Amino acid sequence: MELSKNYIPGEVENKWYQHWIEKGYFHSEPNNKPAYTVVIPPPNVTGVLHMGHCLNNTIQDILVRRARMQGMNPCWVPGTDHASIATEAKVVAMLRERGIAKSSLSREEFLTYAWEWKEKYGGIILQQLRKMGCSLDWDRTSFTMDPDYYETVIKVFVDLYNKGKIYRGKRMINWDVRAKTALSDEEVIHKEVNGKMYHIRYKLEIPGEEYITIATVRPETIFGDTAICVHPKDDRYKHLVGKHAFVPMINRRIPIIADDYIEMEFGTGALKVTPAHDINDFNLGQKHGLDVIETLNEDGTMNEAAPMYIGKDRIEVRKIIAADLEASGNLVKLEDYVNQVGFSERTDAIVEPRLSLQWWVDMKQLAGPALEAVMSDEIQFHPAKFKNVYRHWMDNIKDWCISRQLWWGHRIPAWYDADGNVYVAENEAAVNAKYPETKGKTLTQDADCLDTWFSSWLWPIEVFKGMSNPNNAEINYYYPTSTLVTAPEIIFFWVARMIMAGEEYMGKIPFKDVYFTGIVRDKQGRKMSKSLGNSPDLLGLIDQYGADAVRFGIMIASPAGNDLLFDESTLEQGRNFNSKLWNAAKLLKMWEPRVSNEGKVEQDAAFAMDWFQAKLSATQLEVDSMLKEFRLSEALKTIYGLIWDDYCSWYLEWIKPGFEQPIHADVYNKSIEFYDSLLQLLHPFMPFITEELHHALKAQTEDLCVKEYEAIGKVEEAVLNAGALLKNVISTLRDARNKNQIKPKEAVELHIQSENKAAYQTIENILAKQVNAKSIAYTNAPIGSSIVVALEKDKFYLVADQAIDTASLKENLLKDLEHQKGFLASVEKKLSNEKFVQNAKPEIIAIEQKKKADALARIQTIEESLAQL
RNA sequence: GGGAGCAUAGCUCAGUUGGUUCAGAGCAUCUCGUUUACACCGAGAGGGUCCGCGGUUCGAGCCCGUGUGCUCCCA
Repeated sequence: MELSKNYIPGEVENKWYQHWIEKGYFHSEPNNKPAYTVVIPPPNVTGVLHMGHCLNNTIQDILVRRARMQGMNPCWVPGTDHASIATEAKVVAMLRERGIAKSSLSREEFLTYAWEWKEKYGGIILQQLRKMGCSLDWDRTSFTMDPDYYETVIKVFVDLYNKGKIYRGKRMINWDVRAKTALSDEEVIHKEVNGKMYHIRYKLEIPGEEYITIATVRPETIFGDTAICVHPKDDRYKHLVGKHAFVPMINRRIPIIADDYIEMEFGTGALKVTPAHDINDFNLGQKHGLDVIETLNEDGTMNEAAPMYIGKDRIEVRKIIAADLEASGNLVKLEDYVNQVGFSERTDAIVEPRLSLQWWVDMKQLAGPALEAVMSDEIQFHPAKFKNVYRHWMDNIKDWCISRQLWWGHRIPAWYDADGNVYVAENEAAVNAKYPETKGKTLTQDADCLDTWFSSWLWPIEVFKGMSNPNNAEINYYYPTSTLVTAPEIIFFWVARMIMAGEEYMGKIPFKDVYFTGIVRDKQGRKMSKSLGNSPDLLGLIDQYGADAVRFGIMIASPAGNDLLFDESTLEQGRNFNSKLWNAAKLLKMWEPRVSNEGKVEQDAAFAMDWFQAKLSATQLEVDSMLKEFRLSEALKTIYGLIWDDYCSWYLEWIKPGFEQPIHADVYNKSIEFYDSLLQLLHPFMPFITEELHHALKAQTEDLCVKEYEAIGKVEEAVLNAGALLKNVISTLRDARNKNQIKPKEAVELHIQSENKAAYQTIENILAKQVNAKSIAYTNAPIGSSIVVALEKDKFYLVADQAIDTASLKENLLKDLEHQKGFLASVEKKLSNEKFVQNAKPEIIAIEQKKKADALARIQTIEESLAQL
């Protein structure tokens, strides 16, 4: 097979992906091999591929492909999440464009549109993952609203309700005024916002004392005030506790209470208490038995509690109320103030704390085993620092608000009778069976849907139908899954809850390792976002550089556990690496016609092969241990260096035959074999080009994709060291040539003065080729008018045609000498320190003594060389 | 306000139990080079007060304290 001049990724990628699919390599069925199971973090059904997905899925594919080549039975399950709020918002927007208002539709009509939308636009992202080479088992594609999945979610709700772990209650929730739905705490994004601090005075019901002044950033909430609170030890206000004041503008009488929750230094030290609109105030109100007065409608406008502002938006009111307060003389002052404001993750609306009747999961009971699983390392987090974050959250866990005022999702299986009694069961018939008193009554189902995460927390179980068809062969084989790869942002949303669901319903953890990827940022460290426009078009990049180069670029820049600063230059590096791989293969193929069986393998080539074998084995071991520790980026760097430097720059040059000379068959075959091992090592990272070259090198019976790794050979340390010495000699001599401005083309005479002559004789040809020596001789005495190079105990003399720059030579030697003497001095100082000799471990002392001996020998060599100049 | 983490070359990062010549890698930079795989290349070089201060130790990039700066999470 002839190789084209350059590597063209596009064709190759399509060809091989197609081939792999046709062969069914990505499909898994339970068998007698060990399972390696990965479930994809299901992207939103509305999603399109972005850099975060690219990183995340590349990592998963690396792990999965490696497992496949290790002879395991990998199963990587794809799928999508119905993403209730995000999808409903898209559908509502689509309907609006068509001139249809959601409010004009029945639930069923709306859902018909939603499903249509899902079928048409949903899951684009799954197509895009194919472009990246992801080896997903497409036959297992799942969706969180598949019929069995839907049923399971409902079943879980009913089960938790029956166990008393789900309840309905009026509580303070985060209200999204735009989507008109409750949000969980995790769906609220806190941002710093420049606002004002309003100092407002309340008239006191005490003769002689006129006002008390409070400070607030939300003056529009004064209509919901039911108390003013001060610190019990605050001398300024002590005498007011138990008295009353009047809310400005409406003159409602409210008590002044004391609680040590108050920070005396903050604001004026007096806090207005609005239990209906602030969680802390709510708690304070509960404690002190205060009234709760709601002032907002569900769309964020003011209600009757604020008579002069009815129907106006609360943000609008905040602006105008200052003037009104000022007019009535109640505004004391205004100051600039930066505070944290909660925004809806989905609609970006300012979230309002609001009292509301919602469904909740009691998390305290579920958290126990889930915390234990991680703290005991039954589930390992990578990097482990996230254990702390996890523990902190689990220790302070709050109940989970799971109802959403949406239609797209799993409808809550609760029915109400005319009197408002609640009945929970899978369906109306089940309700009738379970609660005989409901027979004949008209029941209405709860209109709300469940939080998206209430379905995703079952993902590792239900993709194998572990709940809808318990104990089936697949769930027993694939569960618990092996590794979860996800973003740290959803450690609470998803990871923690999957662990809870796993413990609750399988009695087992859902996965053994969790690898948290970093966040993809741009070069300047900014998070990638649509609004900043700093998110590159991934498919465009794949077109431009090739999928392998993109995978390489994103992985090489992605240190374990850290954020990734995305820069296109690493993609270029990836593309260049493609070229390097391609060209090395071209070189090997060029030799193919010149392969000869005659004679024996020359000793130089034999040395090179022994050395590379040792280097390869050593690196394979290194990569193995790095991957076990999920240090993927380092593993890739190591492989990159092995291929580019050790194989291409050193090994191939060492065995390269002279111009139009034959190459011994043993050497050629071994080189091909080495190269194939390198391709195999690299394959999980760059699947396409490696598969292509694997087949281009020679006729293969097996695709690389499914070729199992062979056992790693023994590492011959001595050979490894001999290779390192050779590289060192070559580099040093090349440096000497460079420094003495010997033209690359000019061949020199090389004289070697060494006690270890035999070692150099074996590799004479390599040495001559690599330092461009026309002759190599051995000597016991210095060679006159030559460039002297000292390396460890050996000396090298280069004889060139041109005059030698003795001065610079001398300078270099003197510099080296000085360094060696300084080093010797420090070693001697250490060795003469009695405390060191007494306390240090014997092996450390032996090392120091060897250092001393080496330094002395080295100094002698340098001094001898200097004497000759 | 509470918690976690980070600070090593121009940039992005390794550096394991404190002890090999330990101060490293890749990229970037500079010099030289177009010898039939590759200029998307080759050969070589320069570049760091390991954030500041104090401590423990025979010995600290690594351990402890403290200061400064930055990031993230939670409220």
